[in-house]
Amino acid sequence: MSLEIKKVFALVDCNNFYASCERLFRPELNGKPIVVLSNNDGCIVARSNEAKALGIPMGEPLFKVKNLIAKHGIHVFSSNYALYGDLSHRVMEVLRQMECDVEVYSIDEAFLSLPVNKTWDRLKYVAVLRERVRKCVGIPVSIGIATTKTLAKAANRVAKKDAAGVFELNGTEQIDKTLQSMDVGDIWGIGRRSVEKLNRYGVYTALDLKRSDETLVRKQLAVVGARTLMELNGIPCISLEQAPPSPKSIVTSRSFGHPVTSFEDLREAVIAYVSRAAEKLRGQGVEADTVNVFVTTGPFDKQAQYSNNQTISLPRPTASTPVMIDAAIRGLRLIYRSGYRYRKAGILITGITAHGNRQLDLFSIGKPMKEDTPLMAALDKINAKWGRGAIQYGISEVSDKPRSMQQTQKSAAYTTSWHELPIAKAAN
DNA sequence: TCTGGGGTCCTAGGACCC
DNA sequence: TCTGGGGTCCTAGGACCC
Repeated sequence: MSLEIKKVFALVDCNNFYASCERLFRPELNGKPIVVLSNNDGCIVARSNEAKALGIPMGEPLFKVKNLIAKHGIHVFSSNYALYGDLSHRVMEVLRQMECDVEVYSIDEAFLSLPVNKTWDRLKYVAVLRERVRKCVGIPVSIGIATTKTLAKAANRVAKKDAAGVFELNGTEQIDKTLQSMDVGDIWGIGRRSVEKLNRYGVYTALDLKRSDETLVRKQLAVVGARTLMELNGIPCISLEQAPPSPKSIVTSRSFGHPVTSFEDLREAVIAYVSRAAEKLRGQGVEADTVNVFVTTGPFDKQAQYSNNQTISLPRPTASTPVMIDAAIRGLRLIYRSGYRYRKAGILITGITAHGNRQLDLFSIGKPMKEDTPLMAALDKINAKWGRGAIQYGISEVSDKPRSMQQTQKSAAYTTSWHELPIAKAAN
């Protein structure tokens, strides 16, 4: 009996996404090497093909490749997440208009579920889709098709190298040929540690892994690895998730542009992070009852190292900014030690539940809940209209404060700010 | 001088309970 | 001195992803 397959997966992946976003408004940079930096202009997080060809590694600290950048005149951009988020949204909208099931997997990737139908040309369909994204949004994408998500990822790698930008992995022979040409570490879900372990057992290529003994894989890589093994063999273990569940945790943290030593500066940073996280909670319509605050010195600093964190449980779930700020500051007081040069601080919010699903506590029964929901709603509305940080809690963020971010190469908010809209001129 | 940020899942081990 | 067996919950840490 053969397993009848009714659906296949397609993975749509934006090519060099952040770099493509920057180029969209600077078309003269097409064909030129460009890179995009992380927050604080710290690391390289995206590269155009030309920059990759010049040997700029992913995740490399900027200062290590300064010479290479100067030598080849590589264009450098600070990250502009508002722009990338907006363009991502536009790409996903085009996909949704194509009447197939869509799972938005990350800012630049989406899985689709396509029906298997002999009278229907899947490759042609995704080629049309690809062209539509290019025409409507201007972002180039590659699309890989296969019977499992893991194989669709592999198919996408091939699509990326092909001018057509679309590729389907179909049939044992073709699958094996493709997997043989891939390092095992190129497989989705196989990271550096797993590669080390697998190499010890003579597993080097993706095909080696596909043909590995399940007992061995399960022992070395546990259930996650066993799942990957099955997916490589065409047995789907990871399904399409159309409705993303509400987040289980929300982290807001930043490295400081310069070391921070005083409690006041740390407090100011933590207030800003909590405010942002609480806003996210409200945006998702959820509440949380646990706030963890953490601080750390820089791992690359020569000075004494210190890092610590403190969890504060709230009496009941909330999304109120002042309640959460109060908790975070209490936590910060417990872990702050003077005499250290802090490089990073952040907060982690957990215990997230849907608004209205809250467990009543013994002391609030029968008493009206004192809430500042209307205040928070007003706050969010004003900040949405006038820009993030238009109204804040006791913060004075000015550019010469130590924690302000370094962003020296930032492009304009072309699509999300009225003030920075690009001007189009029509010649007649 | 300069080394990102935000997530998920899994596992092991400790505390605690009956 | 001898100290079971089964279970839950929580946390920290590892590994991975984009």
